Amino acid sequence: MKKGLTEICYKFFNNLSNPTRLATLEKLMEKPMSVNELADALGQEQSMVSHNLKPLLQCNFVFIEKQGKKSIYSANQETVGTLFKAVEVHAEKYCPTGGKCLKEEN
Amino acid sequence: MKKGLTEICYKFFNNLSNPTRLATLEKLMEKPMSVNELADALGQEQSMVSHNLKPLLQCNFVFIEKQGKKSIYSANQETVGTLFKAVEVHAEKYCPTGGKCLKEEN
DNA sequence: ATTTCATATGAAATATAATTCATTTGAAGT
DNA sequence: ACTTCAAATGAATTATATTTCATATGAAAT
Repeated sequence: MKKGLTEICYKFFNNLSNPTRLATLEKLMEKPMSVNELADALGQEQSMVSHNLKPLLQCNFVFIEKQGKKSIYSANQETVGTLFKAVEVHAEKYCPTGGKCLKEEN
Repeated sequence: MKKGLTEICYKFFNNLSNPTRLATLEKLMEKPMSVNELADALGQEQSMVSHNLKPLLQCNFVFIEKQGKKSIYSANQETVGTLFKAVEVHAEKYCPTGGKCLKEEN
């Protein structure tokens, strides 16, 4: 394993370990959206979406393109797609009950 | 994207977004170890290592094999290798300065 | 059955992160 | 210049997660 990767991993996974940010990425994987469109789609407040977009942008999990007053965000399909796929593969093989292994009772 | 994946992603990434657990995985990727060996290798207390191994085990990021008094833990090479590799690839392409984009000042 | 070694657990204390609400910035139109 | 719309920011509150320390469990040896 490459030196220093653990720190980068921490920053990255930390970034991804948040329901709002994951839901944001999920939406943006479908199509690019403005902040307010995202807020609508997620049923969240604009400021919250903004706050959560910031770290995603910083790590280049999303990209931004300004159009007049609007900021159009899009997902980094390559990275996000790869990571989500890896989780899906793992879940199918190691959590065959569909997440039963993730419940509190264990 | 598969339905319900966001929740699983959350649990998984949450699990991985911890320096102790990442360092643990890094060590276990090298070779299987007992809890005390891990604690030594990491310079952490045994109870802390135990606490952190629990969620890793629950998500099958690590496996356990009991040998007498000892618990030998090993990494899920497939999953952990894939995820770390994905981060490495992303970092090389999108964080060419080696994490400068991850600093606070931005 | 008692002692020792290895690990796991519980609960309190501490540290971190997320959310909300009020406010600010900035771009574009009037 | 003023108003409006869109997004970003700051700071306080609230919620979560981590760490520590004391203790419990469990296996094996004496």
